[in-house]
Amino acid sequence: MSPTSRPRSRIQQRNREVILDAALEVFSQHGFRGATLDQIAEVAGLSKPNLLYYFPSKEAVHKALLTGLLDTWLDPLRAMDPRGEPLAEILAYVRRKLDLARDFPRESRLFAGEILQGAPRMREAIEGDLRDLVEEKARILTRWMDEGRIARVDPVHLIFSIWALTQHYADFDVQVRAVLGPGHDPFAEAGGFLKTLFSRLLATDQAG
Amino acid sequence: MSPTSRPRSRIQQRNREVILDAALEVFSQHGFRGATLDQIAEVAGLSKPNLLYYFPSKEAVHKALLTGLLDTWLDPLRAMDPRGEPLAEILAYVRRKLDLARDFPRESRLFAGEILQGAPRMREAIEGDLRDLVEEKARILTRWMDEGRIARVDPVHLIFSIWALTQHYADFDVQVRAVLGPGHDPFAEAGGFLKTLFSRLLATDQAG
DNA sequence: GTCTATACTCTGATAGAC
DNA sequence: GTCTATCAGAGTATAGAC
Repeated sequence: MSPTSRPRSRIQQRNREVILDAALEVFSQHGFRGATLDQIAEVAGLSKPNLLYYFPSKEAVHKALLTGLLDTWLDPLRAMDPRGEPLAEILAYVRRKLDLARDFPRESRLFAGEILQGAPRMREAIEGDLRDLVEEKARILTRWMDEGRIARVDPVHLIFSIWALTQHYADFDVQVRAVLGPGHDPFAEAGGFLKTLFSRLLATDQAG
Repeated sequence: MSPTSRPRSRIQQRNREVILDAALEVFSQHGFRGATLDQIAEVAGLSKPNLLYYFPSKEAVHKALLTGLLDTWLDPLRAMDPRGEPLAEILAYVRRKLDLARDFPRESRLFAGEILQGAPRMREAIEGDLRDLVEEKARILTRWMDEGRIARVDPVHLIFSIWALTQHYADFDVQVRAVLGPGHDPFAEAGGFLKTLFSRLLATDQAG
């Protein structure tokens, strides 16, 4: 039974997980080309040939890592409920996205690095699933604006702004911490700041 | 006369520029470790040994590229005038930063990649110049808030939000374009969106 | 399933002719 | 100043023993 076909033994399952975790560590820090199998094998505590027993190539490890990541990454947006109270739904989405960035910074950086490099290994996913989901949720946001339940603003750029602001704290972590200095909890402060920002942006009792 | 000491001949000056431009292209797309001298030399239209005649090592090329980049990158913030009208000054800063992202996307991505990877070659600069400048400008923002000329919000996170939102359009360009689809001008739309966002965030006639 | 040994390619850098 | 030739080391991947 080849290791890439199911079912897998406990030890195979376990080793695949160990390898993927190590690969996440290395790929997120150096990008695809900058990462080496030597490094991944060392972090995983395996020999390089043994690593290549579980995955046929470097490319395959990277692909396995990305597969499913986009899904996880979009879950918070998927969960935005058209039947909920608009502002509360949006703030809850921001909260979930920020929690994701805080709890899975390596995943966030892997994703960011991939996009930064032109998304050579994610193109179709981005132009397919991602685009479709944004379109669907943008329609919901537009309806809420039409109904006067939140202030009017470009719905797609609203979603972009949520992505940009939440991921900034994971992806630019070292810069954020360097500027804030010690004794700060960036994600806690971000939570309060972003709640204020989106509340004011979307409040219906705008002066202008 | 060594090529790394001044003065340089016209041809030396010219070749250094060609190399640095090629290096920007390659480093911004693959990161430091993922970039190769072969690639840089090819883009520059030079042989690899010739490239290494102008710069002693790969590291030196990268360093030359980063040196000065941070300065350029911080210029828009530096130009925020404490004697100006607060909201106009902040919106003008957002505008300048967005223009920079639009006109120098490769520089933006080079910078982003470096931070993403833990800023191994920019640590001191970030903890020094960058931090000092942010502190200085945060004091100005705080004073404006104390005087009731803009709404109160964490000034450092306000600066973070400007960085995050403007750079998002350069760094995640492929994602932005994939989601928007053809027939859009991301930076033009971002200009309007961000003006609205920061105007509402900082308006003094808040309801709450 | 895991290891040692190794094939073969790429990469950063140098030597030396012109 | 620029080139060809080349080196040592690192890189991906495979063969084959155990």
